[in-house]
Amino acid sequence: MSTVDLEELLRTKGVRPTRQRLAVLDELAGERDDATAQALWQRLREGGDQTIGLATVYRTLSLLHEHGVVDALSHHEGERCYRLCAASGHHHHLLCERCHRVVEIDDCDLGGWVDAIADKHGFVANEHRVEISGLCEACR
Amino acid sequence: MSTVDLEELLRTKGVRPTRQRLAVLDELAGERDDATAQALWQRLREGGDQTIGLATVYRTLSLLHEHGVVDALSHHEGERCYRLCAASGHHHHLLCERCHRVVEIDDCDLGGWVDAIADKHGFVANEHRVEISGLCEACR
DNA sequence: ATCCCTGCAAAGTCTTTGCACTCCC
DNA sequence: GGGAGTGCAAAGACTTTGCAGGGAT
Repeated sequence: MSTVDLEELLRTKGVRPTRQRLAVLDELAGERDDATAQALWQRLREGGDQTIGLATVYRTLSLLHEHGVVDALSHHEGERCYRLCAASGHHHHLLCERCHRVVEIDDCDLGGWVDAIADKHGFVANEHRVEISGLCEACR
Repeated sequence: MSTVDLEELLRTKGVRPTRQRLAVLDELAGERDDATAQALWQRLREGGDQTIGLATVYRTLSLLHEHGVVDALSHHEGERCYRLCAASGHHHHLLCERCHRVVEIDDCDLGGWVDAIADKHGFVANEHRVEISGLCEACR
């Protein structure tokens, strides 16, 4: 995704595309997997000549997540991971336990199953999260 | 579950049943839903006449989780929740978004679906986690 | 006597907040 | 000009660690 596209992305979501926000988003777009605020900040500091505050990275990620621009995962207990997902709608993730690669699952046809299970326990399902972990092609 | 049973439970798992560990487990057994280390500690402090350290509660929960005695959930970002589940094997959870009630789903017949999805992406699935949130009977 | 366990306090991590300054609409 | 955004440092929340005292075997 080009920087221009990223800027457009933010505009459409109603987020003002500042230099810092674009930098964070750009860095996230370059990530194959998910990244933490700390990691992104460090990379931005090292890589670019720009001075960006850690707090800004946190604020930005939180904001982007709020506006549905990035996904938040929570495997590593105790620290939040973010990811710029290709799929914008409902989807799940496959995690490689060895190389920590993350692959998206776009085709979720679990709706029926989820509703049935929920109903069986007297619940009305609103959303569901599925995470499958194992070994990816390269690691198995 | 009686205290005697809890003691037996720890023994079978190879965990020495100390006074503090039993207290934590007992408190957890009395919880309808999941609880954090902080919450359990506070309740133990208030309720019992015993002096128990916060660090001990953390250490105990971590140990119990390691030995498969309790489950760890991770809804509330940034803080770990534990739960003494009735089902000892593979199972999932239904969460009420309003009253935060947690109900166990014992019958997980997703194995085939999971394997198929994983295979489709070149993965070998090892485990999977499913969490369904919505409204429970009382709240909907 | 030895090894495991515990309480307390200190230290560590990750994250948020307060505040003055800066940068666009 | 004025509100939104930012950097820095301080504060906060949760968890882990170090260490000396206690208990159980």
